[in-house]
Amino acid sequence: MPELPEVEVVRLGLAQAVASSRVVAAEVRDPRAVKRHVAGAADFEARIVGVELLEPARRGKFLWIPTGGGAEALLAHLGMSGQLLLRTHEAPEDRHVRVRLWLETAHHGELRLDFADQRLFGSLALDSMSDGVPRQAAHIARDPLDPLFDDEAFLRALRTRSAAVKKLLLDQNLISGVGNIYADEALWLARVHPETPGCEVSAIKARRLLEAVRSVFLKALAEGGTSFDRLYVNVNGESGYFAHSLNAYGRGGEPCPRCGTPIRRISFMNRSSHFCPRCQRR
DNA sequence: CATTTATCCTGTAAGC
DNA sequence: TGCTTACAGGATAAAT
Repeated sequence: MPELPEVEVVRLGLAQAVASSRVVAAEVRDPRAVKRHVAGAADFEARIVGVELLEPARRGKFLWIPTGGGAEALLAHLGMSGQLLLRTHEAPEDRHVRVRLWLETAHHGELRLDFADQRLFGSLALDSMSDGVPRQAAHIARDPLDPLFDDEAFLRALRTRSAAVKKLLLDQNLISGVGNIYADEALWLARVHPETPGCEVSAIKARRLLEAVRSVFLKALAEGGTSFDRLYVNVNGESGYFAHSLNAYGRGGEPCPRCGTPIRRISFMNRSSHFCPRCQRR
């Protein structure tokens, strides 16, 4: 499931080939894959053809490629299972390709940029830019790897809210890029129970938690992201290795790597939470 | 204003 | 073997 590290791996993979390329043709095979493009699939196809693509950018889990003059961008959210794949013209067909763009690149010849998405929670769109960010990502907070991320504002939000700390971690308006996997991992690392109310997390633990999010992100990034199956892959269709480094997520019943107590799996906010009942007291 | 709920999807795996 | 059901869960609109 693509969270910040996975989306960043995709962005890095696109950067080389896509910057200064031109879209020469477009095919939307399933209009649901452009549901973020409010004017519809036909409009997307018509307007994306001919545009020049610049350097890919990211905020949280939103990825975009500014176009031409920079007033607009090709926006992508990968949702649960979205993939952006760079393929040569002769390369075999990948499964679940919903949108295909043909690119004329500066240094890599002609390439296909395929948006594949099994579950269709992801979407592409052509969006207008506002203050350097596509409008659809304007409400998203900076992510903790962004040099301009405001630590104090995030810590203040934690301090003043009664909602569960995990819920706050997943709130993209407060801190972006964190999804279920990295939330569980960061909470485990910082020894914070996921259901602790934000205002009851001590100042020291709150700072430790923010550092844990950063450290988990950086480690995952170095390992090419997390994938359990073929749902998350880089632009070449390859899986990352971070799944081997997970301490809590998906390890219900297995011993905590720190203390040996079985990791507990509970249902929380309609998703699963994994934590060590001994290391992470409420 | 904050918080909760429903909706969108399909492949995989478990249960009968 | 074949059918049904539960599950994975990010973003967002609507409801409370």
